Formats: sequence, structure tokens, C-alpha cells
Amino acid sequence: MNEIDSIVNNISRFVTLDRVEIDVFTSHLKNVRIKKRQQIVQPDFVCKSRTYVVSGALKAYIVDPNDGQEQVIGLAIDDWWIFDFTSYINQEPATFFVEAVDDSTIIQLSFENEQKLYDLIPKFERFFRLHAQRTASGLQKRMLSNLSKTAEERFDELANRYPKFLLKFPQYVIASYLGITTQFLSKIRNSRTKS
Amino acid sequence: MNEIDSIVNNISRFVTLDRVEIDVFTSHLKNVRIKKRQQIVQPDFVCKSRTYVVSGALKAYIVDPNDGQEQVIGLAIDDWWIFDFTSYINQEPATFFVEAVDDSTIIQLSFENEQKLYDLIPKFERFFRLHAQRTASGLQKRMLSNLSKTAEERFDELANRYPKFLLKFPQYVIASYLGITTQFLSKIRNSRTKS
DNA sequence: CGCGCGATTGAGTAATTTCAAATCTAGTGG
DNA sequence: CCACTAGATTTGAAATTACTCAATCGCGCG
Repeated sequence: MNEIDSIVNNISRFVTLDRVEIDVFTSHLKNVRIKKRQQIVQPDFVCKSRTYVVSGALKAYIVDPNDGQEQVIGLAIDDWWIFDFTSYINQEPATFFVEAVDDSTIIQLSFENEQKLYDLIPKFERFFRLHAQRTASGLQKRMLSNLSKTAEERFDELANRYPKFLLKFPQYVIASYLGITTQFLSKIRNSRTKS
Repeated sequence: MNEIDSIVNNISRFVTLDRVEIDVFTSHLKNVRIKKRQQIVQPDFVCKSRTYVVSGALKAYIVDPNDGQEQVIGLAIDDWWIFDFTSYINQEPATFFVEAVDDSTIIQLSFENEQKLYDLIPKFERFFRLHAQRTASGLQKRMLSNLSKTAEERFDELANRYPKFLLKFPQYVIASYLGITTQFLSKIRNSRTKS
């Protein structure tokens, strides 16, 4: 499966596109290859595109201005979207970094092209509504998990729900995503390999 | 300002509606008054409507099946929307309660009417896309706050950003929303009235 | 006026962090 | 292809943050 098929399949799970629409859509996209550690969004710069991950792995995080601590806020692997939501929708300076954790192939849709797409094929308005709704739903679940569960329960949840994350991201990234320290995650894991 | 003006203003901040469109829109809404402690969404029942709050105060929360603990996940006062996002968008059984904390006036848009509205006035697809995007953006910020800040910092943030919440909701609801116990919030607050 | 819910207080405890050091691992240059 | 090194993980002890439990207090509503 090539890059374009990948994103078209993603979209087609929510709206039906004919051949012409697919062509119009894909002509608005930019195919990009990025290398490990490359950053596609940085604080103080406007996040200009939505990014769809074809293959590879990316993380979104902030760096605390006080203590320099890195806080991971989002992860993305194959078939996920990732960008600084707030920066993108308001076209205002970002607060996140979005960075490749591995060499990755991504597809980007710029803010301008997104607007053009709405005029040409209003159906995309629906797709991105559904996409945003699913994002909000997922964030609400994650929020709930963080508020009401222990670190160990959250880790189990992640391991069951997104086992690929554990393969693609180093432990310290997973730990930060869960809101705990890498040392503590290590202790959680090792307190169980014994039993 | 009457109930309808209130919600029309809310929508008009994002899309422009003419008189006819406003009439079509409002004919799809249901105006409801609910009393304190009344529940409009319950676990195991499908969340059938989006709820817009004209006046009053509502909270969304889950009850942990193990320990019976109540975890507040969302709050809404004047001009906010509140519903079980996951249940509503998938039209599947809810996991939340949504309950009035005070006598409230709300406006509800049912899932069926929402779909009809999209056919009649496609512009609403845009409105709800923007709405979902803003919800996702807000949740991402809250997520970040919960992951990287102390209870005290989160409380200050809430007090600055949404001072009305402190007036409308009892302390124990605010505490749960912040992810802390009511006792601990009390200690935070009182450790400062002294200085 | 009293009952019940919500807020406060304190003591003891559990979860998680911080700091520091040791160990392991994977990538790079020679 | 090996040795080196920077990055990543593990381990332990001490410190912090926030929780639980239990008792008390305050106050608004019936």
C-alpha cells in the first residue's frame, strides 16, 4: 500500500469519496519524509498543517520553561494524526514540539489547502468534524483515566489498548505520556516480571 | 435575552445565519428546564442529545464501580455545551452521569435532529466541526495542566480562567474536577488565607 | 430548631518524585 | 568490526505530594 492509499483509506472509513474527489483531495496534500529527531512543529511558530502518519513514530510534547522538563502530550504511529491542535485551529503560535522518534513518512494538509478543500468538496467538513469529535472523545477518556486511575492501571490500559506504542517508543516517552517518571515506570514493570 | 437568543448568539460566533436559517435551526431544538440534582444522562443509556446550558450549572461525572468514588470530568455553566461525548457521537451506552447542580435552563439538540440539520443547512457541519475542535483543544490544555502541574497550580489556573466555576459549584465538585480530594483542596486554600 | 450536607482540621499512610549512582544498549568513528 | 560514548533503563534511599480516615465544625433548608 502506498502513502496515498493509506490516507485515503483512513478518510474513507468516515466519508465516501469517488475517484475525482480522491484526486482533488490528494492534489492538496504534501508527502514528506522526515528523519529521526526532526521537528515539524516548534513553539512560537504557527502549526501550519495537519499531519497524518503513514509510517514511523512521532511525539508531541512541551518543554516546561521553568525546569526544562519534557512533558509528552501525544503520540502517533501508523494511521494517526498529530499536530498542535490549539495552534492549528486558531493559526496562532504553537506551544508544542512535534518530533519524529523514528524515520517517518507523513502526509501534510496545510491550513490553506484545508479551507480550499471545504469549498471544493464540502464532505471534508464532515470528515474533519468526525475526526475532531473522535479526538475529543479519546482525550476525554484519557483525561478520565488520568484522573481516576493509578499509574499502574494506566500503564496496563495503554499496554492493552495500544500495544504497538510500547514497541515504537522508548520507555521514558511512554512514562511521560502516562504522566509519571521513567524511574517509576521501570519499577512498575519490574515489580511484575518476578511473579 | 431569551433562551433562543442565547444559543443563536453562541452559534453565530462561528457561522453566519440568516433569519430563515435561524428559524429552521430553532425548530429542531428542545427547550428544557431541569431542577437541581436532576440527571439528563445516565450510564447504560444512550446519550441522545447535545445539551447547551442557557443558565444554571451542570456536572458530568462517573461513579467508579469498585469504590463508588465520584469523578467529575466536566462542568458547564451559561453558554457551555455538555454531554457524554463518546456516547453521543457513537450513539452507544453512556458511562457518565450528567446532572444539574442547580435549577437550570437548557436547550437540547437530538442526534436525529442534528443529522436533519446537516441536510437542511450544511453550514452546521462547520459549526459542529469548530465546536469539536475547540473541545479537543480545551481538553488537550487541561490534559497538559493535569500532567505537568501541581494541584495548587491547577487550582490557581482554574480560579483565574473560570472564576465563575468557584461561585457556582461546591468545593468538592471543583476538587474532583481538578483530580484531588476535597480535603486537600481545603488545605491548599487555607494555607494561603493566612499570608 | 435541628438535621444533613459540605467544609475544615489533624494524624497517619500510600503513591510517586527526586536525586544519585550503576548498568545496560545502540549508534558512531576509527 | 571493535571500542567508545551518549543515551536509556534500572535500582535504592530519602523526600514530597496527596490520600484516607476520623472527628469536628458551620450553616442553610425544611
